[in-house]
Amino acid sequence: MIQPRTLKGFRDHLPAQALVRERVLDVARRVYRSYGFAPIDTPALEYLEILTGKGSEETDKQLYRFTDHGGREVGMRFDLTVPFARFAAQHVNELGLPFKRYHMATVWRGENTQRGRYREFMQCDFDAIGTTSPVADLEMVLVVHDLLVAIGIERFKVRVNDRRVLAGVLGRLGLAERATGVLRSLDKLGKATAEAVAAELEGQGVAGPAVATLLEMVALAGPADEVLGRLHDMAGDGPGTAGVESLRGIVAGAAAAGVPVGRVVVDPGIARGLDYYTGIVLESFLDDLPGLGSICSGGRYDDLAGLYTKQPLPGVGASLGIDRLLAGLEELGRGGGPETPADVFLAYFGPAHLADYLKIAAALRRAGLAVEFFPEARKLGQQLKLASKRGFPAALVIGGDEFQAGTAQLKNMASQDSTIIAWHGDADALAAAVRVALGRPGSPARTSG
RNA sequence: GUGGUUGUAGCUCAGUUGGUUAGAGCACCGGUUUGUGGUACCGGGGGUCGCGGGUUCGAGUCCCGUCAGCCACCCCA
Repeated sequence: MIQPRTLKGFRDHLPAQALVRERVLDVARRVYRSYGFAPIDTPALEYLEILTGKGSEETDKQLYRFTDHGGREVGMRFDLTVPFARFAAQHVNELGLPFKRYHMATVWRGENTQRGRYREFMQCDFDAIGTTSPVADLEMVLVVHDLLVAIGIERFKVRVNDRRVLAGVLGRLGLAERATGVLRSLDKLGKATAEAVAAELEGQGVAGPAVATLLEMVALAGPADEVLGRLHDMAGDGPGTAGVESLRGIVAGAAAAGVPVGRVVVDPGIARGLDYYTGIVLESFLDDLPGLGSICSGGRYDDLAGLYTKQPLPGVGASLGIDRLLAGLEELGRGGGPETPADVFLAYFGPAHLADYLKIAAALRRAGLAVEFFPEARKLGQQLKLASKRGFPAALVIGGDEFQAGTAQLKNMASQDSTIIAWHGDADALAAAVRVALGRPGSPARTSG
């Protein structure tokens, strides 16, 4: 016997989790589309040269790579941004600019695992390229906000900052050359203590007063107006000011779009390790699980596809880490749920009325209800027990007695109540009555979005 | 990748200073006169103690390796 097992960092998804997962994906799809982002897809495998050298040296190490049957050097995508850059360079002429796309797909990274960190996971990216408009920046924030709200999360924060502000401050401190290292150290503040970060900065050769200024900057918190005012003072004139003004626009725009005050927070501590960001950067955290890390991050970049085309493609985008979010929801006790996607369990009493059951099931489906018709004529008690375990909201019991009387028994599995429906052989009438009983009157919902 | 920690039935765990056929609760299957579920009672299936070596008369219990989970570093979703 071969032992059934899965690779480190790779997982199976059982129905209860897979249903939550698909629900979140549906929500993300709906929200992205509601802003006009169009779906795209790209291959899981790319030529190795497409993937290497684009990310950091770190991603090169984590890359799953091999030689295919045709002797080609290939790699599995480790994010959706690099394939999108290739895609954009290859298809700009067909796409037209600006172009907004979303892409929800699996990516692979051969790094060490941890809760919420896997070797195979899914990202839900959305980007707008070919525009430097502040509106595009604002939309990113709005999408992230709408997305988390639509998923059903109330307690979260979208933290925004602007690389130009950081650059301005670093420039005044004479640290422009060492920006990457300094930002990386500052990025640790959430986890490490201020003392540790200060020590690390000094280790990099940053002077004491500069360290103090940096720590003061990243510790800024409170009303956006005050934070931005202080940042303005610290960043001085030039690009730093542009960054501050841009953030001011984000805060004002979010308010205008109806985002509750306090949901979008200006946080000078958000730096993002990735060094290709040039403008706004954003991360989002669950209030109840700050240690989980950012579940949706992104920012603005000057040029997406410089490695693949001469045409400059500035853009702004972000990515929802659905697997990390799901790990968080589960930890918050929101991972459980029904194990079936169906609305109605139709019990089976035997072949005598098989044709009738099939008609009834078909009518229910026409009415927009998902039905599981049990394929075995087991004892009714067993069937109901299974239906209950699976989390069906309702069960339809129609045996010899019911067919005789022209009725049906609709059981509410949660409350154990049952109602008798008279249908007299009219399956569509029965389906309509079931719809009403399940609290979904009217015509079947049209599937859109 | 580095360091630490854990690994006994589907799940949560017990398993005495290494010693006869490895236990419990929940879950699962069946039954309590054959059309009604989450409660009660009865019965049942299921574990080569992650895997592989080693020490020993004898290892779930000690040692090494390996695989996997978790935590920290790193990086990030």
